Amino acid sequence: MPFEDKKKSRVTLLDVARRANVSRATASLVIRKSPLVGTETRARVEEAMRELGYVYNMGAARLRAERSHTVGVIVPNLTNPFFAELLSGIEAVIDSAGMVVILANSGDLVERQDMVMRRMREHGVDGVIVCPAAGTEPAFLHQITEWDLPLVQVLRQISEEVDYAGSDYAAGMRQAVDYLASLGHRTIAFAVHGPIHSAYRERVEGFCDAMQSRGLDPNMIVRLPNQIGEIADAAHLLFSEGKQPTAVICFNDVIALGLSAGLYDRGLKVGENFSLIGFDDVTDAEAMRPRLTSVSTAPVTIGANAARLLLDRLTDPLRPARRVVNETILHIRQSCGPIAISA
Amino acid sequence: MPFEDKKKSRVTLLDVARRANVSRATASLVIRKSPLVGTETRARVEEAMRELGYVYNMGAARLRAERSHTVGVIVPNLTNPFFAELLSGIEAVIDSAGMVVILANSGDLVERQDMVMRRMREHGVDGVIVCPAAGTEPAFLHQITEWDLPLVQVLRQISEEVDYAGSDYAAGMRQAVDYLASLGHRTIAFAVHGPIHSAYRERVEGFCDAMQSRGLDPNMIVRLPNQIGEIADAAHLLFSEGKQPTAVICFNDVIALGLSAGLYDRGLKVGENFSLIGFDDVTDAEAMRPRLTSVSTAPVTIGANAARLLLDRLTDPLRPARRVVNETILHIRQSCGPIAISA
DNA sequence: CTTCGCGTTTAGATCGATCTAAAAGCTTTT
DNA sequence: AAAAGCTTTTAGATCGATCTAAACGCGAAG
Repeated sequence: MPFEDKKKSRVTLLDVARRANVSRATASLVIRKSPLVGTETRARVEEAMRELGYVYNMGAARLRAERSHTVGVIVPNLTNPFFAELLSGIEAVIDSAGMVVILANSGDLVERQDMVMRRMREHGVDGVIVCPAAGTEPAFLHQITEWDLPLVQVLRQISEEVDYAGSDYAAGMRQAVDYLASLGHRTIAFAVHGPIHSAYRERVEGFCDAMQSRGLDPNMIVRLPNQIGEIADAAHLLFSEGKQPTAVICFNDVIALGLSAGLYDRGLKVGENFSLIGFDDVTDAEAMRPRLTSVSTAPVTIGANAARLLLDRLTDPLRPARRVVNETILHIRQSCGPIAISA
Repeated sequence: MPFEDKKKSRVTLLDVARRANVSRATASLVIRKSPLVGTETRARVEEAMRELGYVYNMGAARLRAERSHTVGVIVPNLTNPFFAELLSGIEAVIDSAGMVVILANSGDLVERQDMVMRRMREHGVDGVIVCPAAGTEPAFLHQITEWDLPLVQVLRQISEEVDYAGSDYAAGMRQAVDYLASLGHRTIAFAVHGPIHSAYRERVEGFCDAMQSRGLDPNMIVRLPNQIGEIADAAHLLFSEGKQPTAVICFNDVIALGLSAGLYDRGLKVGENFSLIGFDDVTDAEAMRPRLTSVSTAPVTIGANAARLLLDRLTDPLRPARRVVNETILHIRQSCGPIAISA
């Protein structure tokens, strides 16, 4: 560390300029790596910056240049590992573009979502990636674009006119149904929970379509508690009203984990006399016993896609809205088996 | 939405002032809720703000006022649900203080940590909460405080002279060892993985101390792979070199989940003829079968504590460093049992 | 009538960068 | 030698708020 003036206030571009015997303007060109400035001068300025321990003041720059190098990210729930992975994918891409992520949690509540969106505007983010809270109106998103704030919706699609990154949930459901059908299952339940939003509806519709196109009854949709600890004890709901499913597809891996436990408690052997398919394929799937067969939606990839969509839109705000929907992959492990002959 | 000038550039405080027939200065006092301004005037200004759809420009304010209402958070790994919960606790407290979180991922690499810390400084954060990457030198943290940047270390303690929020890992280990000992276990392994840092050392030392103070051999420390999928297949390492532990304490719940599967694969019945204790007590613990007994470190609480420490320091930068160490709780479920008589 | 005090309002400088348009150097033409 | 054409550098205005110190209006005190 070379000698610095600690007691004095922060060192500014003007200080650097003086030390290097150039003007403020020239120094500014150097930091921004403009090709205009001469090689020798550039070296002198960079040397001065190092000597003085200069740090760029983004805030001042943003005021003039109208770019904050900042991206807002709004998610409905941070504690869910799925969103954590999503966030990780977003952060990686945004970071490598030299920008930073401003994070906010909407708690899946539209009022809080309004709040944090206002805050993001005040902080002057260059754009926003939002997983819209359940119940979000298209008007909310249109409002944002009318503010000229670049926007990407992720995971949940509210408006056709706004960029979207997600996964092909319906196709994923079809993969799950097809796989179970190929094993001989004909009575298949669908276990759901959580708030109702587009991703929810896509999965439900995907399930129903896939079942119907095979002539199977799509009406065994069972709603389970949201709390992970309560799911296991609700496993009996699968068999209420005299239904006898031989397999269940889960809305996500959290449910699959809970039901796996609940079915075990009831003496059923998952993968032998009962089949279970998860959705999302989070890291735990591999560590469960039996290993969970799950439809992989690759949250990190979705996050990265969303971030790239936003970066593209930043460079061209007028480009028409795009959808980036990545393919799901059925990851077959051990939690499904052929239908038991006896049943 | 009242009539706005969409095509024109953003509406500024001066516009508001003009509309309300006051000066820029008065309008400024109104937004900042100063008691100086008259009731009637305040109402008129607020009305004008509403009519024009004014949004506060934090960037401009920060430049003058030297406060950005922004807090940097640096974590080593976002995909780990433990850090996601930690982040959630931080975000909630920071948000309710009217500030926002700027997020960065160090990937547990000191070079990247340097990078992102620089970026945070450039963005003018008011303070930083950092879970230091493995191998972080105390000098790194001291450097930050010399920059007059309020700082809190979370989960991992590098320097005594900097605020710290964490959990009493050593006490947690003692709880685990005591519990197993009370069930009659005498040969207890400790399964670890991951990078070496203060939290790692605290747990190892806590384990060794607790074992020794009961006259038990503390040398059965077994290192497992970092990848969750590989942990199960490494369960045999517990029994290498002819050792015959009857119980294992895990460094975290990720290992516990993996080992639970691996032990199952080897035909051992966890909770009956083998005992398993996790550490952290993440949400999955409840959903495992058998339900995982785990030492709860309450990541959300730690995060909230860290955020509060930072807010306190923001208001009083000279206050001496504090440590907020929250108590662990042994959450007893089903994965431990009395030592098998036959053994 | 002037002075003082008090609550309210304001003009003008300021924060630290960027941007524009023009100037200063330098070489090459005419 | 002057003009033209480069490349490189610069002065000064500017972004939108905050801060300081002074002014203003008005009733009470001297």
